[in-house]
Amino acid sequence: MLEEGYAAVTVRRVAKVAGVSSTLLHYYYPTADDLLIAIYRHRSGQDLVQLQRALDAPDPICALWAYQTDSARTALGVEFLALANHRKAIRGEIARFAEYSRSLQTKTLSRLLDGSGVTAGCSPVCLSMLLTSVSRNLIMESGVGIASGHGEARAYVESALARLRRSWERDR
Amino acid sequence: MLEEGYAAVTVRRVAKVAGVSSTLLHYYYPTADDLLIAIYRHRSGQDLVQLQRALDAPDPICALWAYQTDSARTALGVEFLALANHRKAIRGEIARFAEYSRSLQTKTLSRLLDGSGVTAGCSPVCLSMLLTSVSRNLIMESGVGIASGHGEARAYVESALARLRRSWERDR
DNA sequence: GTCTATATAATGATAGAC
DNA sequence: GTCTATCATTATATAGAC
Repeated sequence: MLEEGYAAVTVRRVAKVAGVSSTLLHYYYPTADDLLIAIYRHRSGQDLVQLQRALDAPDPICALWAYQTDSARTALGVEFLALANHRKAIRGEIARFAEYSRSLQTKTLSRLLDGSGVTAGCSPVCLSMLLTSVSRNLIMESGVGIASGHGEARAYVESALARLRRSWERDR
Repeated sequence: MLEEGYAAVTVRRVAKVAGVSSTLLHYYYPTADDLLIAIYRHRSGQDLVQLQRALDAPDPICALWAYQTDSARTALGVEFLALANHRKAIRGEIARFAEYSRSLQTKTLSRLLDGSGVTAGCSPVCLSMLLTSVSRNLIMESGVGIASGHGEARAYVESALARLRRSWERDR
């Protein structure tokens, strides 16, 4: 999926990589959508573990940004988002996880920011949305060789997050 | 492409919609990639006209944001970006236009911001990159029914742009 | 459970008539 | 230029042997 896109992930090819016949996959996952949903559930379960670990880290803001800028994970996330955009059957699954992930991030950011005089300039859910936007676009564009503005955007986000972290540490 | 994704755009289906045989398309565009590149060039040419119009508007900042949040155009742009990510043959074409679009935006933003005491908090190319990121993620997520944080992010960006516009108008 | 064989449909691309 | 007919490949999915 990472190398050739979601459309290249077919029952036959997954079966071949797994070393089984395609009919066996159909036995466990009747349709191709069922297989893709199973793959997504497996991935998102792993992602959730890593996200929670980041949010529980001593420096959650920095850890969250590191989580979001992991290129393999984010590229896969974008791929599934594109898939969900055109496959109604798995849309709900992707939307549900994305909303849950955002709510987890929002909860932690709220705890960090609301408890003191720290202000991020925007609400916690807004901050989560903005960080996701920038990391996704960095990964999408990098994939095709677009680079202008990337260093600047990365530096801007990181300095804003550092400022946020400092004021949070000063306040507690 | 908008409704079913780039993978659903085949030579045969384009021919059917156009009311010609698929071999005629192969006559003009030998390979499927050639056809997709031609489609992209047609689209990006139109986009460029509209982008330039926005940058020449009385209020370029507001017009640029309107251009970027046009959902049909941005959704198509994301689709081509995903396509380019997995089709080496058309990658260069997409990257070239994206870089050019960003440079045009950067030039206009520089003119607005550098000429006076106005500071956006980040460099012009950074601002262009951030706006693109947010608008793309708004459109991608909306497509699958994700909405949390959208209202907040939109309001945040728009108030930041309004602040920028006011200080720019005050300075000139 | 796991396989081979197969039905059906769609793909990119080409040959060759006109 | 534009078409019909076709090749080779791949896709999802099912039937049925073991």
